[in-house]
Amino acid sequence: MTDGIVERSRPRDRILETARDMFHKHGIKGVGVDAITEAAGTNKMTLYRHFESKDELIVECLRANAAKAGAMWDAFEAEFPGDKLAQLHAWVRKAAAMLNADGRGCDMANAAAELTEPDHPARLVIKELKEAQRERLVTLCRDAGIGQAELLADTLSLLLEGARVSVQTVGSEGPSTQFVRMAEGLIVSFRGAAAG
Amino acid sequence: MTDGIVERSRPRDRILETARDMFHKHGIKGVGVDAITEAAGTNKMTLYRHFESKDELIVECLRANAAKAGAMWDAFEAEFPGDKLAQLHAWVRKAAAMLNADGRGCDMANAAAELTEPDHPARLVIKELKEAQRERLVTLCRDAGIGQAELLADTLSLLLEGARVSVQTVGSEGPSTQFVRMAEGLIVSFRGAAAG
DNA sequence: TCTGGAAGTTACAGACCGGTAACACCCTAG
DNA sequence: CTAGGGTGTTACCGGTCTGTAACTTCCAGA
Repeated sequence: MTDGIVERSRPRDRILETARDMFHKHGIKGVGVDAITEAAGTNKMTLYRHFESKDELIVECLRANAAKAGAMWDAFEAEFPGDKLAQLHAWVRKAAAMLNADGRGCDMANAAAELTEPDHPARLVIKELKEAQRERLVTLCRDAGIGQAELLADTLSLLLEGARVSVQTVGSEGPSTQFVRMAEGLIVSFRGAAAG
Repeated sequence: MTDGIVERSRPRDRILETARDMFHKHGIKGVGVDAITEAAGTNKMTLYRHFESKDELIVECLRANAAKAGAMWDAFEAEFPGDKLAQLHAWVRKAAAMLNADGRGCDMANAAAELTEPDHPARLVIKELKEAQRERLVTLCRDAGIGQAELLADTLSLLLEGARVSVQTVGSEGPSTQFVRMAEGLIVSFRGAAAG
């Protein structure tokens, strides 16, 4: 009922969008292809004409998620053109806002928790996409004039990733409440040591 | 094959231990009760004589995990009696060691990612156990003479939780390599501000 | 030795899963 | 108008899942 993204568009797009939403809410193994196609207002045969398997659909959903995240980064650049430090702070604020938005963590991390087969196709793209995001955050930190850019970027990554799972386990009143405070504090602290 | 904890002990214990191991390795929805009982050298009927459902078995496994974690804390106290700061550093070292031990993250976090039904019995105990662990870490920080004990404890929690999911997504060569460095640095930094 | 309960065995129910086959439909491009 | 490709429909396959019933076997304690 709550899953009903059935706007009229091409079936493939509806399936992809619906699957993204349902995987996010109910987990990957918690959603069957029948449920997806029904919520997408189509049927199983059409799904299998566009995706060769559920695994491929999963991969496409992860890629679509990453594309959306990438668009967010572009929005920061558009909002604060050239001001990398402002973009970094915007990233922190956005991350914090998404933390409290819904109690589900990062789709890639959740997928990695569910899909334990070491050679599952999704594991490859998760690693690939996470590494790309890491690279992007490192670059942003470096361009913001921070000396130990990798260290700050990785620390911010860990904090955010941790905050996401914390929200998922104990809710938004737990340790995740400290995310913004710590992230901002770290940025300031690393800025101070920038000359080094 | 790799799952074969069939030492001769009472069936209930074997089932619990085997289930813990298999849930950890393959995820909860990735393991059926048949597979558990077979690996435990028993059968499904015996499982259902000791646990009223798979969900209850899951809950018991989570509690057993928490008990093992609690024993680890006791070991710190035994190793460094009264020296809370040494215990805190031991906690960091132990956490780091476990990070690289296996590529699977925290069982509770993984369970929370898999079991999305908001009223699933496991979600209650996950929250309860995580909150207990948080309390314990806060107490340890406070007893170690750290002023902003809650802030440090929560930050360390987020870092560890994040490191665990990072290992699960990009492997042990990713941002998680910075965990010890950041954790130790934070402890030193908070110690310095202890007088405040 | 006898007995009672725990454990093992086999079979099954009912539901759901991913994936496929065969066929009818509809809408648009020519 | 017509041809053809994308789509919808129905039914099905083989497998797996949680959970149960009915029965046998085993073993420890009295």
